[in-house]
Amino acid sequence: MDIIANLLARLRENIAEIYQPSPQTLERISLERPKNPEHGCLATNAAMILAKELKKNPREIAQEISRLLSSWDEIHNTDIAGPGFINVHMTNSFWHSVIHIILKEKNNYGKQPTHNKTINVEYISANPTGPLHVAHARGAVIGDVIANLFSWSGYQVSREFYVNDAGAQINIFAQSAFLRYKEALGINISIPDDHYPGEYLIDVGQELKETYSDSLLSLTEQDALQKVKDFALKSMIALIKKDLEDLGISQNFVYESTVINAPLKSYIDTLHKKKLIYDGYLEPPKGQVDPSWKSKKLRIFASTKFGDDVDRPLFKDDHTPTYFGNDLLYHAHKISRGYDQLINVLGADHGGYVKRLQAVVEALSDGRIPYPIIICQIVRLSKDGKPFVMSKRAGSFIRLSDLTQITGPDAIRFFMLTRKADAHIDFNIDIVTQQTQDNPVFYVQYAHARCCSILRLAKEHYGEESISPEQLLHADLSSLSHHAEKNIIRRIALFPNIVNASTLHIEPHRIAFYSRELAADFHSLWNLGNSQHELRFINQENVPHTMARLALVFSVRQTLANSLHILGISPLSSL
RNA sequence: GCACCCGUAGCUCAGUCGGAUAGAGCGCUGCCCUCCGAAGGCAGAGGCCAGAGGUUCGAAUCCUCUCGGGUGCGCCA
Repeated sequence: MDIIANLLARLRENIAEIYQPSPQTLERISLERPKNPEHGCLATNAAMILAKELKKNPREIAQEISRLLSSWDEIHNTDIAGPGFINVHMTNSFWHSVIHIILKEKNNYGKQPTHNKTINVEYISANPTGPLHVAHARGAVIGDVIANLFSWSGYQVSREFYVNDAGAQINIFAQSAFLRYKEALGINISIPDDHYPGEYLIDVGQELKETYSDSLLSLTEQDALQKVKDFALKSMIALIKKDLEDLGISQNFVYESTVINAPLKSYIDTLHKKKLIYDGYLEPPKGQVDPSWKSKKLRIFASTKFGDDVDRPLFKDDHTPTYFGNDLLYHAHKISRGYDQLINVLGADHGGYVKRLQAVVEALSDGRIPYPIIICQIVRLSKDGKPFVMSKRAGSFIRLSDLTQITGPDAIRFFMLTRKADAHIDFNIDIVTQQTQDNPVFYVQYAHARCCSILRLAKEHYGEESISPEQLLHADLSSLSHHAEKNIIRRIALFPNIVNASTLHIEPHRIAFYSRELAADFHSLWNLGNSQHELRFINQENVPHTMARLALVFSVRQTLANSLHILGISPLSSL
C-alpha cells in the first residue's frame, strides 16, 4: 500500500468535484516531498496548476484548498508559500501507519497487486559465438532489473534471450570450431583472419575429439560442419547460461532457427495487404558514394511510414533474408505469443536499429502494443589508467565470468545501476578487481547488516517472540518524534512511489539511488546514538521507546531488503 | 552529410510530468569509537548546470540554434 499515492488520489478526487478541471490538468497535480524539510512533510502544486485553467489567482485557490486539507484527520496543518505552494504537515500517526503497513506486508511492501497483463523483456541476445564479456554485463543487469520492476508492478513477465543461431556468422563459427577439432587431432592448422580465434574454441575442439574421435573427418565437409555446428552451439549456449546464472540471471532462450520455421504467414500476408511490404527500388545510400552501387528490385518493408529514415529490404537479391528480414519474423513471433507489452534492451551500437524495430511492432500490432527500446550506452573500460579496448576477433576481451568470480555478482550489478542507461559509464577494472570495498554496494549492504545486527541483539535481550513483526505491531510509536526518526519514516513511505516511477519511466537506476539514500539516512540515525545515548536503538531503560525503534529498524531493514531484491542483490545479514 | 545519446563541483555521476536555497560518492581540510558494527557519522571548501536566444508565475529540466564528446548509418550480421 502506498499511503502518499492514496492521499494524492483523494486530493485529486476532491479537486475534481469542486473545480471540475480537465483530466490533463488534474493529472499534473502532484504531492511530493519538498527538498527543504522546513517546507513541510509534503507539498502540492495544485493551486498553481489550477490557476491557469480557472483564470484565478493561485494564492486564492491555495487558500481554498488549504482550508479543505485542514479538515482531514491525517493533516496537522497547512501553509501557503511562494507563488502558491501548499505545504502540508502530516500528523505523526499518519507517518507511523507506514510502519504498520510494512510490518504487515513485509516482503510485499512496495509491490502492486498482480494483474493479468503480460510483458516480454528481451535483453542481452548476444551472438552465441563465444562466452559473454564484461561489455554485456550492463544490458544484462539493466534488462534483468527492468523485468524485476515490472514483476513488482504486477505484470506477468517473460525474460527472453534471442539466439541468432542461423546466420552466416554461425557458419564461420562452425568452421572455426572444426579447425580446432582438427588441431586437437594433431593436424596442423592456421586460423584465417575472419574466423574466431578465441581460446574457448580450443576446449570445444577437445570436446569434439572426445565425443567423435576422428570420425568427423570421414564425413563430407557439409555433414561434418553440421555436426560441429550443433555441438559447438550447444556448448556455447551452456557457457552463456552458466555465466548468466553466476550473475543471478535466468532467461528463456528463443532460437532464430525455430522462429524462421514458425507459422507466421498470416502476419506477413497482413503486411502485404496493407501495402507495408512491396517490391521496389531503394534510393542509393546518402553520404559516401559507393561506385559499385546498383539499383535492384527488392522486397521492402515500408518503415518510413512509421518514422524511419528509409524503407528497409527484407531479402537480398539472392532471395535470402536480410538480418532485418529475420528480425521482422522474430517480432511477429513475439506478437503471436500474445504479450500486452514488449521491451527490448540493446547496446549503443544498435541505436540505429530502434526505429525500424518499433516500426515492425507498430505495423504488426496496429499500434496496440507499446514497444519501448532501452539503449544502454557504451561501457568504457580502463585498466592501468589507460583505456582498454576489447576485441573479440583478437581474443583480447575480458570474460564476464572472470569478473564475476573476482567481485561477485552483487558488486557488478550495483555498479551497472549507479547511472541511468543512456549515460556513458566508465568501468575501471583495477578498482573493481582490487578494492571491492570502494564499491557502493557495500554501503547499502552495511546498512542492512546493521539493521539485522540490532534485531539480533534485541532478540537476545527480549526473546525471539517479542521482536516478531506481529508483536512489534503493538509497539507505541508515539515516541518516534525525533526529526531524524521522522525523516527516515518519510523515506520508507516513499518506497512504493519510487518503485512505481522507476517502472513507469523504465529507469532501474532509481532504485539503486533510493537504496543508497535510505542507507545514508540509517547510518546517520545510527551514529546519533554515539553522542546521544537516549537515541540508541536499544535502550534498556526505556523499553517502550526501544520497541518503537525496533519496529522502525524492522521497517528500514525490510525496505532495504525489498530494494535489493528488485536489484537482484542479496541482502546480507552480516558482512 | 544524416539520425540518436551525452555535456551539472577537481574526477565519476544523481536531479521526479517544469517547482522554493542545484545534490551524492571519490579526492581535499578539520572533528566524532570507555558507548548497539568507524566498511560509519558530522562540519568545511569546491558551481555562469557547455554557450546564446525563446516559451511562463517559475527552466539544469521544454523548444530553436551554436560549440564540444560518443554511437550508428549497406542488398553485413
